[in-house]
Amino acid sequence: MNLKRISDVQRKLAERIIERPVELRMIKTVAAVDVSYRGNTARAAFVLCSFPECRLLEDRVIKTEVDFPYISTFFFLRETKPVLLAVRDEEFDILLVEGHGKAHPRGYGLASHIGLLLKRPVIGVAKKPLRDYPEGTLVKVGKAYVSVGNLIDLRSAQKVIEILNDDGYPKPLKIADALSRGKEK
DNA sequence: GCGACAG
DNA sequence: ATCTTGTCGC
Repeated sequence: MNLKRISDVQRKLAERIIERPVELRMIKTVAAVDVSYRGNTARAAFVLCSFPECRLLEDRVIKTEVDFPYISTFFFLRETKPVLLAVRDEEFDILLVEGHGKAHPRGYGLASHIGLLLKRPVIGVAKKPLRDYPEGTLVKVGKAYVSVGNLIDLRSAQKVIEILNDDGYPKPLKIADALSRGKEK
């Protein structure tokens, strides 16, 4: 696998990302996905919450084997598969993904990729900023670093994350995180 | 050998 | 992400 070549693909796909304002009053549900690992077995948790109250409406966990190692800025190669399986057939107005969107050296992180594949509004949320991301693509809300995944602009994304904020981090992702790494051997 | 950044 | 208990510091 040639990363140099994949970098070009990322820059190319980044051109297809659409940024547009989203009316908050039109948002009824927000979903979130997070993945944990045990060796090469990934456990991906999907949760659906009402908006803006953020009441848990649905949740589920799937397991699958991953084939790529973790390489910073190429994170999407490892986590796209588990995320897609967890979200399969689910419906939501906005999806929160653990990882960056446009706030990426080539403007195309995991959240961007998921958003492009699903053709749905996606917001990238990470615990740490990446190095050399385009200025103006990242905003911090509490402890969360927020960026555009697809089909939403940074302003709208920021508002959504602020509303879902629970002690520094968006509640849906907290639930998904706990669920993904919950008990079950 | 140098540098080291999402999860 | 995961390995892992108590301990040092604000």
